[in-house]
Amino acid sequence: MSRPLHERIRADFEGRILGGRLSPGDRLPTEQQLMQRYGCSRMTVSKALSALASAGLIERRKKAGTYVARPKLHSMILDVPDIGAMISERGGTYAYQLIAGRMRKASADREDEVSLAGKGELLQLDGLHLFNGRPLGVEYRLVNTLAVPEIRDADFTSLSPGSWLLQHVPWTEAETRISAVGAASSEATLLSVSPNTPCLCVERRTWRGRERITQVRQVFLGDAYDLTARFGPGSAIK
Amino acid sequence: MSRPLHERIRADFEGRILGGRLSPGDRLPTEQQLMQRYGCSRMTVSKALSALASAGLIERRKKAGTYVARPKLHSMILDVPDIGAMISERGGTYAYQLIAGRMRKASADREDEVSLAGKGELLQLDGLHLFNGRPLGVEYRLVNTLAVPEIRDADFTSLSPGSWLLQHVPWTEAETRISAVGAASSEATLLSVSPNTPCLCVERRTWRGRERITQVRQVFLGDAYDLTARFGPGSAIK
DNA sequence: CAGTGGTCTAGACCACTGA
DNA sequence: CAGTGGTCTAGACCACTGA
Repeated sequence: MSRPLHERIRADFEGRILGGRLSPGDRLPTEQQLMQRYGCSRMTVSKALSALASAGLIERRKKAGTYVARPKLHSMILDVPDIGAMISERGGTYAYQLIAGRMRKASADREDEVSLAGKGELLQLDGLHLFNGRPLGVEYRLVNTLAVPEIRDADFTSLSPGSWLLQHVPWTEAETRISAVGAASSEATLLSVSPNTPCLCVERRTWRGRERITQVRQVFLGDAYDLTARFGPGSAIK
Repeated sequence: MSRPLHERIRADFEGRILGGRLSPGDRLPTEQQLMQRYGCSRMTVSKALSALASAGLIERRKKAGTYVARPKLHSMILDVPDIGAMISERGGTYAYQLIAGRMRKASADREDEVSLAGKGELLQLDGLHLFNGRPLGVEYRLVNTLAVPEIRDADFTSLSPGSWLLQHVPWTEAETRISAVGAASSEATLLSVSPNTPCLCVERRTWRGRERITQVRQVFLGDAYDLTARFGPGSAIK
């Protein structure tokens, strides 16, 4: 019983809601009633209910009371695997192979490149992700060298720029777009498949505060790579 | 200034961290110091810092103090759009068209079907999602009729089972797998494209508590449908 | 062993809003 | 206008853990 009381109150109602003993729309007891039932102060009850409310399990309205919420299908948690770590878990070997790396200016007609580069130059790093020696995906990456000047000194011949960036430049925001594309002919050659083979395309842009750090486009073989997302209230999400 | 004080303290430090004025590893003032700085009680400070901690922006350790956390790339928020709503937003028209609907038993050799059906029968609903009258994707759905007996009375000729289920059977957990596939020949015919055209495949299974509700496989035209995911600390995620 | 955060109390005043 | 949740205070005791 060492678990805090507010945690136990929270878990209590979480269990009743998930188990269906409380259904969406049902009213929960008032804070006053819960104080009596659990023999505690109002702050403790409030902490438990606030946690449930921020997890989206309940809705609280003044005067009206507290009600079980209707789950909403608006967002889920997407696992963004570190490719190397994921492959290692499955007992395979992972490698990165640089295809082309160079400093260059942003293309004036590419708005995304211009806003990424700012007043500096871009580091372009194109490479291949390999799974057990076989190509898994192509990666096209651009890095804002004004934001990350020390990246000029790193050697990416066989080091994945994604891993390096994760360790050296913690970002605070990211946006990912996921789509299905057919392999372009150059990609098909690199991946040893026929052109137009279905591939999962992951495009990501990351920020540190308001500063753009990097953007990347990855094209993975559709039959070798996928993503999973989960949804669940509160602690069930883990 | 009607915003609560704990919100303002929270927003204050959130801004400093996102703006880079506080970096990962930096130490925040102690609760005692913050009480003095903001002229408030310790509970108010604690509420602000707890919110930042649960958003992953800071880490708190007894005796050692409170520190700015290093952002982790383990998960992002994935928007799971309601197809109809999404299309309406873009000013298009959405329609669902049933291809085949029938009651049947689970295939004994399909473990997922057996566990979904339990001791009852499955309702199979195959249909087409249409965008401005043109096929956008194929959907293959199975529903556990023991969990949702009232679904036998619904008419899905032109009503999307996904929308019906959302309104009638709020689920509490879901798991989604996203991959790229080539359109099978039957799918290619339905979608009016060539076989093996790259498509985004979304497979989802949902639960209410421990009870399986439905599972669905959706195959969308790759050039007409994509998903986005975002990551950001706390309120920035909205 | 002392500093720090984690939890909890027993009050208080207030804002909102549905009966 | 009365019930309900939102916020806040000024204390208290404790658990953890790094100096």
